[in-house]
Amino acid sequence: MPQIEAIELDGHGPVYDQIKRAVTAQIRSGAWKPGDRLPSEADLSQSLATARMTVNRALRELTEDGLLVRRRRAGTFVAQPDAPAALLKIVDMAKAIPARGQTYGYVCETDDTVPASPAIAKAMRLPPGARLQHVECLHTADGEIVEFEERWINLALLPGAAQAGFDTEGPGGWLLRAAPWTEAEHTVSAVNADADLARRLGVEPGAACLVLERRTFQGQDVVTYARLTHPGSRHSMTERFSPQR
Amino acid sequence: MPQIEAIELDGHGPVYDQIKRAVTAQIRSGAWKPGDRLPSEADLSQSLATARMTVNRALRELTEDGLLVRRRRAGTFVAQPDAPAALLKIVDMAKAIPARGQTYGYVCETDDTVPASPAIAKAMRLPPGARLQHVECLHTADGEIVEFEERWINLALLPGAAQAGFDTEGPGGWLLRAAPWTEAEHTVSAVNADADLARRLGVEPGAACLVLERRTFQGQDVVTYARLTHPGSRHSMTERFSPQR
DNA sequence: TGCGGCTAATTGTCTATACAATAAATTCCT
DNA sequence: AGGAATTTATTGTATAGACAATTAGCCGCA
Repeated sequence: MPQIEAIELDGHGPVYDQIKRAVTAQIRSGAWKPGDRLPSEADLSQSLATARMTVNRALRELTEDGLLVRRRRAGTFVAQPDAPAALLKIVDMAKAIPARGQTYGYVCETDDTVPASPAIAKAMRLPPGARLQHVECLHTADGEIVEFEERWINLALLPGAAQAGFDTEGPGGWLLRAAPWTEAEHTVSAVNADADLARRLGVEPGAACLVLERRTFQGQDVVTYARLTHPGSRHSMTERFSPQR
Repeated sequence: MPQIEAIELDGHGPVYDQIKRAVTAQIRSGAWKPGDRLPSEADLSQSLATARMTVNRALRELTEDGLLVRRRRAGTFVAQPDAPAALLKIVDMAKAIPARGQTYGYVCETDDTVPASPAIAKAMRLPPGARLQHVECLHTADGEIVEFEERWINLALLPGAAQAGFDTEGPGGWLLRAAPWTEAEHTVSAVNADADLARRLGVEPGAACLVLERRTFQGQDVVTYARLTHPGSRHSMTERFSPQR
């Protein structure tokens, strides 16, 4: 049970917002980890010299955002970031496939430390030649290939990726543990499989494939870039959302 | 300036939640339209016999959800649902294309009242043969085709669609006015263009195309079903979001 | 008419307090 | 020991009151 030190406000803007920023910073920096318990509202309001309602609003909104989990009498905890949002149900195959009752399989084809090519460097906002861990792997459901994953991890931010060993587990799970709280950006497009891709995915050359590109950020820095390719006819992804914004 | 009548609470659950439901119901039902002004917090708290903080929380959360817009001194208004969420930037081409500085073009190819085919009926949760307005149209940017839209509108819910006339304006804009507040569900997939689709989109047969299917709901009922097809190489869509949930 | 300043309506935030709901922890009883 | 009852820490909601911030609308003046 980790001891959580007091946080400090920065004096900018509304107090509830300062509290939100301070708590978020602790979580994003990794000082507070998933499962850690926060001080109670009473403790926080005393140590920050604010009303409990103000602390309550801050923690309530962070809970809305999914950053915290709260249980009456038990307390407030840093959330486990294990339920990827909306579109991304598709992204972590290691979880999505068993969830549909299929058996999940994983094959690692490449796991190397490489210098960034110009194209990847640009996508990751890095200078060409920056050190990256490059992983290529396949995800299968009941033996059928459902996703080809190409991934580049920024070793400057996550040096551990070079020794992680992605031969039995995909990068998705490891990243979730190593850098749990991030932002992501997605791009979806369709391409015809070229000879190489067709061979890897086990489809006819020219077959339509769905490509999902994902960049994961910590602040302004790109932590990892992934290109996830799906045989078109075999996969689709669904998202449902409430009111417009 | 429409006069807004008092709303009523239902006594179930927290008061702020009752207020949220009551306001949402007014908006979803169309009784309060985009741009309408709500009573002030002071008025509402008096007429509902609750504290202003409670009303404030309800309206603040609905504003978070994008249902309302608030301006100091001016008041609280039903939001204009004109900024489609995340993924859907791609959906309303009539807005997305000018926003990128390109000139937008529209061609209507079909606008008929038809009975629902079995496949469409299933997708729209309707009995086969139900009356639908069926529209097929093209969206262009700087003269190039960027989207082929096939749309079916449930005439039982929106009888006006039969007389709307989609020859100069796409169904997107009309629907936004006719049924502004809804929920939507999206599915993305990739297909190879068949001969017919290739001809319509002006691409080679077999070219990979991105297909976005969209079902729009009012409660449990499907208001409209759309299949939006994009020439793969020419289009992609991007979404960025903050912390996981 | 147009501009500048004033007024006041409205939302935004903060506080202090109170009580309800929940469920973990403890005590008590057998 | 184990189960039931009780205690209590913690969050959840509601309230009344206060002041700050914003700005639409009005008034006066040139």
